[in-house]
Amino acid sequence: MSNAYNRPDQLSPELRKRVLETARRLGYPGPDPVARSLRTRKAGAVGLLLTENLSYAFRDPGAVGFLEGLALACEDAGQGLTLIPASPEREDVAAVHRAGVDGFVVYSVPEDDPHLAAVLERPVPVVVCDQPRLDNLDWVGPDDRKAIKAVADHLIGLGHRRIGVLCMRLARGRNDGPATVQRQANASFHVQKARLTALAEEFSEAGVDWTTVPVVERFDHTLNSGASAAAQALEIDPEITALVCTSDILALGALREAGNRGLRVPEDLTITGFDGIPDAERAGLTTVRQPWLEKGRAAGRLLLETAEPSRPRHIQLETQLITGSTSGPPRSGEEFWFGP
Amino acid sequence: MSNAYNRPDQLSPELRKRVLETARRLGYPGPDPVARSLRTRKAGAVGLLLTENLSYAFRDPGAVGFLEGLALACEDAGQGLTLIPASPEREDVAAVHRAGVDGFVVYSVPEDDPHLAAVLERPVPVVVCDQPRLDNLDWVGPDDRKAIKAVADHLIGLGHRRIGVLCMRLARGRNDGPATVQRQANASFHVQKARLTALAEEFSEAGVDWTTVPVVERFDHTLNSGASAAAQALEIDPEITALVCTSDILALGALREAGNRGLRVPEDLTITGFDGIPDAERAGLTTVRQPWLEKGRAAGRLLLETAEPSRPRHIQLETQLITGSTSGPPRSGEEFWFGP
DNA sequence: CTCGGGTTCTGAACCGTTACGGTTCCTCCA
DNA sequence: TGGAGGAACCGTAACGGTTCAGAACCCGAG
Repeated sequence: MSNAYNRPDQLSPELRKRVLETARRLGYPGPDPVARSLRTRKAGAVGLLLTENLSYAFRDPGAVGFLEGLALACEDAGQGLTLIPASPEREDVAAVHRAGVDGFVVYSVPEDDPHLAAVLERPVPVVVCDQPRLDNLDWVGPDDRKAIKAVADHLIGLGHRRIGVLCMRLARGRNDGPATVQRQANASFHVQKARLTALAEEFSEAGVDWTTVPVVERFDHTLNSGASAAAQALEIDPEITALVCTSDILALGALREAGNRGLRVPEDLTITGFDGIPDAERAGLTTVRQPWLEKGRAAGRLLLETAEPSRPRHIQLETQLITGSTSGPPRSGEEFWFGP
Repeated sequence: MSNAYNRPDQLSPELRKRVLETARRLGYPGPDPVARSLRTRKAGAVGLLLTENLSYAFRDPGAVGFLEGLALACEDAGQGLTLIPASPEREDVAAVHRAGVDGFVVYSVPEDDPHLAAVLERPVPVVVCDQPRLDNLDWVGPDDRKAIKAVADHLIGLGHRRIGVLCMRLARGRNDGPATVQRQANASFHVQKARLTALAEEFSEAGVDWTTVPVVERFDHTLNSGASAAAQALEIDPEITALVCTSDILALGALREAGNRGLRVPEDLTITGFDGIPDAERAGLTTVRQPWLEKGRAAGRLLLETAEPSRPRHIQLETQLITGSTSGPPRSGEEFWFGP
């Protein structure tokens, strides 16, 4: 029976024909994929875990690029790609247990997320991406610290010493407003934390007291969030000359807010982003470009390429500082000479 | 054993604890999802078939919106969403057979696609979307004909009688160039065909000889394609006063081309799109908005809501003509009075 | 005619779970 | 105290394939 479908060479053509014939007559719909998977121990699909509100994955152009790359890698290997339903609110870890997949890609999930823990319990390979490296797990990501330090150096070089920062959510709980140094240090979203601490290091080194820098956090990742966060930062310290944003979306929102306030960019206010999404390049934003598609593809390949080696592999992606038209020297020239 | 994990109420807490304890000691990783699926006859996931080059699904903002809606519906139901790896070149129908899913959503797949046939053979519910209705299958989609007729009426009302059309691929084979009436009629991509034939009907009724209308087809769905197609249409008939595009992407490309040629829009050339993607609204494009997210959500819900009723359900989505700043009366005012 | 070797075909075991029915044992009431 | 009624627990039979061992068969060589 099985042979008739899968091993045509193992039996005579005429028997095969006869088998298939009666199978059709009996209304047999072909081998059941689940039973096959059970026996062969292969599900033929990889799972993708992203605990963010699912909409995020589709609204953020970077995430969509990642998804595309991952999907392409899966397609190349003839594997399906299963989106695990893991809404942040519902703590429904069961979905992770129920997923019939041969491995997981975990993308930018907070470290303390129960879904992540559930994934790690499953006896299948896992690749984490845009997250801290975990023991014995393959890893893909950019060097966030280095990447944003390039932004910091760029701004410091231009003479900025009084800055504000706009960042995405730092932990699972909602906090729309200033983020204390404490909260920054305890952030459970690795990428945001890495960028903030690297910024803090670099600006501290340039003589800036980081505790005085307004860091405004937003839960939602939208243009509106960016705009309102920019407004809030400017309210906390109207003297800032540069607004460093940890994502392009926030930066584009800030750009809009600056326009509404009649602030010229970069003459009155420098704004930088992070990610290198198409809209950012169109807007001439100073930002860091990261290879989204490649990131997804690398994650997929890592998972699918017979991850035999017992020691984890790390793929670090190159990033590139894009100097656009939204960054320039600060308003009052004298600040340029404030540095050590 | 099973009860310890799934039916805590069926046994005493202390036995349950003991079972779980020894399970952990033996290194038991929890119930196997595939075996569970086999037994319960539920895979806990729905499959999505879109035969387009996968990248299309992630690069087209409309498709991304659809995907988001579908993913949301699945998440609400705690179901996974599996992207079936069905590249158009590789005729690897096996992927459809291997997919462990409880049903399929088929999105904008050409009627003669072997993957579609394979899906129909599987004994699971199927919802088709942006496709012709199939016997006994649930269906979701807009009224493409009515929607584009609104565009046609808008243009006819403005006085346009000499137009060009830009459309997406009509069949699986590549054809970058004019599409004959024959090819239009034989198109295997339902949506494109519906829009073209509806346009033909409407303009014919207004006295336009459709066989003289340049219809330029493009395989790739990009801004560049739109631009080059616009150029080609204008080359075939430099006298056209309006360019009707069957997608916003093509229209935005055409807009760019018009700009490059120094044509004012809409004074020298009217351009219309279709889909209502965010970029189009930003550009002020005259277009038809369709509820992408709702479309995906409806498809998902239809599939998941115990499709018991034996007769197929149809969900027709509302569309809306958005009159933007890219459509106006034709250049030479006299044409306005050519109508009956 | 018998034996060996190859091919084709058949049957049974196994994959890991859940559903189901049977058994035990405890409790409560007459 | 006997019996009814449950609750808790346990054993077993599918679910639908794949795989593999070995039976049956065929054919040519000794």
